[in-house]
Amino acid sequence: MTTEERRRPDARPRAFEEVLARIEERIAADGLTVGDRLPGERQLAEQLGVGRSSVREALRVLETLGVVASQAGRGPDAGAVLTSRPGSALTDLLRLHLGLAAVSLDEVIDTRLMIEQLAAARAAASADTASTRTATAGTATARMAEAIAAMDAARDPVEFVEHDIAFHLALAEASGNRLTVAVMRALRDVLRRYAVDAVVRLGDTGGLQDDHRRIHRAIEDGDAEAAAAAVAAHLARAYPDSGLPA
Amino acid sequence: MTTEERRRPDARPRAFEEVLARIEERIAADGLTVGDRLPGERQLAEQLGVGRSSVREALRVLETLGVVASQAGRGPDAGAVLTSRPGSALTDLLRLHLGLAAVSLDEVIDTRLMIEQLAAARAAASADTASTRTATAGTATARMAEAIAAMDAARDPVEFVEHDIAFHLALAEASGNRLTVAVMRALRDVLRRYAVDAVVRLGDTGGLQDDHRRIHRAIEDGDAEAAAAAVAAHLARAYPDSGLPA
DNA sequence: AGACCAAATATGGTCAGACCATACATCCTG
DNA sequence: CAGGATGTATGGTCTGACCATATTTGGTCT
Repeated sequence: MTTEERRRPDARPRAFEEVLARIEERIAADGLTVGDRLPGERQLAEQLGVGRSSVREALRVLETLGVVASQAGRGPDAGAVLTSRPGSALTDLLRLHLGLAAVSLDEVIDTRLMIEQLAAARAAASADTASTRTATAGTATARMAEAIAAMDAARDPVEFVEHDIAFHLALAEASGNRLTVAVMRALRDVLRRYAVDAVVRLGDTGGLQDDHRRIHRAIEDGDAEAAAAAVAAHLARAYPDSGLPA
Repeated sequence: MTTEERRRPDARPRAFEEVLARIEERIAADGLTVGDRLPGERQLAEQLGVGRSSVREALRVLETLGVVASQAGRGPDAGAVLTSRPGSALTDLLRLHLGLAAVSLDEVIDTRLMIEQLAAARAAASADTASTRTATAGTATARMAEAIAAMDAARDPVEFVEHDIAFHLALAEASGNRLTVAVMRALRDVLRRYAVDAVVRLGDTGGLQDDHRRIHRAIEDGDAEAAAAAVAAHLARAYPDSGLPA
């Protein structure tokens, strides 16, 4: 089990890794934040004493991680700008490792279950304590209701799944945790294709909609246990072949 | 809220993105898996009709996502080899977005709570159903006990936290879900520094160890509710200033 | 035959320079 | 003052060269 760390155990750092470290230092030291610009590639290369290609590799890494976005041209929006889009990185990560069979579909679905169960339970609990909450939960349940209506009106599985994703994303957002929402979004992005298959296989979306209404009602009623149970039942119905517990 | 997707909305794909897509296609089409090698950079460049620098940027992205590892030299282990190490990607992702204040420490701790609570509850439930389980749960509780003993013997906060991480990782592994474990590992990697601070601030590790023993016992007793509650109490003690619910 | 050492070679790592594409900035003209 | 032509900063890409590393190959000595 411990065959890890076989590659590049020590080895002196590559130029682009040094660049990466320096940029991260600079972000922390200068208190840079979303919207701020990094120096141009040529300027960075000169400042750090490396070739421009090494700078570009470092920027590519940061772009992959959703931390910078590059834009050619001139003006205030050009160059490498700090952003914060962890979503696509998470999605790419999941999709690729799924493709390598290093993560199974069951595990993805299972992780989704964990997050969604707890998010539903929390949403129910916070509905209980009235509107002291930041209203996040309130608008979330409203969006869930909208999504249910949209699913009723959907004319094909693809459209249905789009609104289904919106429903479950709203559920995750009730947690008020951006990190959890980002993970949830990545999970759903990767599952989109399989969700469409599942809807086609089921043929009828009535059962799924019953589940959705049950989840929504449990949250509004402030019944955490029922909400969690409804989520579990829903996923078991949508993915009957996965090795979900219970 | 919808200022997203402002950058590169259409634009023709960059060369390295094309390379990325082709490599991913090839992985799927040829059924490549962990351990297989990709063609050399020069060869890929020629095959795909792009410059070597574009190939290198694509490989850098894949390396960032933990999908390939490159090694210079000659022989079966040289070149770009497919791997599956989502861990460092998740850690880098979290650390950088935390640095940009796009994710808060509270959210990281809160996500950890969600995962760990459910993992503990499941571990307890599977302990109940005897040894029909794949023994994952069994060895996990054993490793938890070892970690508790090691924490008792720890001589400084850094050492204590190392074993604390081992304890909580073992807990996550009881879920049998590699994806969850990878996320948990990233969360703990990022939290390491703050965990040491927390231990120093508390001064005494007795309370934390009481919590650990309570969690361990609840799992062995098969009491899912008690296990989840013990996890929540433990995190509330370790991070009293975070906005954890309850 | 075997052991050891030296050269060849394949592979990634890095740099320099050139040129293209893009999009704003600037300036000139009517 | 409006509008178009030109300038320029910025990322995107390619080529070619050279370095660093590690295995393979082959020769030489014992």
